Amino acid sequence: MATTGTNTPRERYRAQVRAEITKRAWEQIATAGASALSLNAIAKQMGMSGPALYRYFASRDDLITELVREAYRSLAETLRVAAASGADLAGLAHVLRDWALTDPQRYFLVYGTPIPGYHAPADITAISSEIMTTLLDACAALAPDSATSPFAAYLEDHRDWAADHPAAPEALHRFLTFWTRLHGVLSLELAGHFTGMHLDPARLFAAELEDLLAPRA
Amino acid sequence: MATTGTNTPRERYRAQVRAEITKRAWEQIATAGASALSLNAIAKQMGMSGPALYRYFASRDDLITELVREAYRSLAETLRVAAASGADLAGLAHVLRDWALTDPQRYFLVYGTPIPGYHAPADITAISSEIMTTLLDACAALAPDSATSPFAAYLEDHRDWAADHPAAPEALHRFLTFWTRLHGVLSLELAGHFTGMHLDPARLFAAELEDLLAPRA
DNA sequence: TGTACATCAGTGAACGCGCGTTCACTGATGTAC
DNA sequence: TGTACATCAGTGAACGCGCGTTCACTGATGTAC
Repeated sequence: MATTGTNTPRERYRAQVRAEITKRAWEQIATAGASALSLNAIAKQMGMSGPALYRYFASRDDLITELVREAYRSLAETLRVAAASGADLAGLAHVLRDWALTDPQRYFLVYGTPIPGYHAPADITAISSEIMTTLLDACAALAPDSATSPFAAYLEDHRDWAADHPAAPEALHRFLTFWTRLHGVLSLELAGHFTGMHLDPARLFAAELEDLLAPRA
Repeated sequence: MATTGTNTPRERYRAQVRAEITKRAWEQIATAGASALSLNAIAKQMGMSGPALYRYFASRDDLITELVREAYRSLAETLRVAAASGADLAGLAHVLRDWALTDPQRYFLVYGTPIPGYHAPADITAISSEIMTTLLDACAALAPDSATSPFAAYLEDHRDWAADHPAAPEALHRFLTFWTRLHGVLSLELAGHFTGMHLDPARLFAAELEDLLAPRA
């Protein structure tokens, strides 16, 4: 832990106001998207003048970065807690889906259309790889496949991103398909591409998950 | 064909200017994203005054709608042409990928984070279903699976979206997995989520495609 | 072929807006003796 | 416990900006007789 938790009244107050700012920011993002985020609008909502927010965030970009960080942290923590209480890969999949449905714009802030020119700071990529690790653990815990796919063999030679993880090549492969397939269903669902098709996205998600867990020849 | 092709000099000129406007708009979107689109900026680039553009588009939203339409039309046409010249499902997959890589922001305009509050007009959903039909055709042309999956059975009861298509339930299922899986890989690739992982997204795409085409038990 | 009129592309000024951000300031809260 | 000082949250005015959009207009292009 960093020097976060000092507890003078002033610091508690600061933390509280910061929290309210981000809360309002999330509301704004949920209704109008990330590009519509406005410091002045948030200040007005809180009954403060615009410049007051500069006591709490150095700039608009700073606020956005904090929101991105919160989103990553929230997902990482949610998955971590679920895994710690015994959820397997299928369990994590549903946790992921629930997390995404709770706040679609939050999901899109992490996995959606990138904001051109925006680069996440290093600590965020660290949280991102924590998420990956949790999922990789769950993949590695599954019964291993009998054969090694050609792509898994390729991954074995390009596992820099999982260099410090003991997962077998097949588990790496499974992690990638888990990630991309569920994201595929989820993002199209959240973007509304299934509306009007009269099919239940939850069932498609479930079908994909089942296929993912079925052992391969 | 509608009354598009009248050919008075004035109409040709109008079409030409409209085309240049959308061309500049695409450039702007490619570098700064859709939310940064500005009529005034486009006018300045063209050496015109801002209000001049209102001769060609009723509003900014009108321009965006036209861009969305162009994107859908481009993809629909690209797939249609490929299918007409004999591409099978695997071929269409690569056509799709190439189309996406050509202009990531164009892909995201169609399949990325939705613009909150924006609703596409009816003619766009028509083009969207033309895309689906092309892909569905290719799915139906594959050798049928031996068994019917539970999800395919479910789809058979909820095929409103493909009511006028003779595809077998398994083909519907295949179409959906084709769409969501390839979108999953593509959108994460285009959003840069594989950068730093030192793996070639093309191989992941190829592996997913191969799995998609392999017959099921 | 020439003239009278209608059409229409583009201009420049203007409106109102909300944005991010800076700055000098007031007033309340906390700290040190 | 009381006083002197430092810290810091929040204000209001101001800056400059670019946005979408309207309006009355000029001037060129096309049309009708």
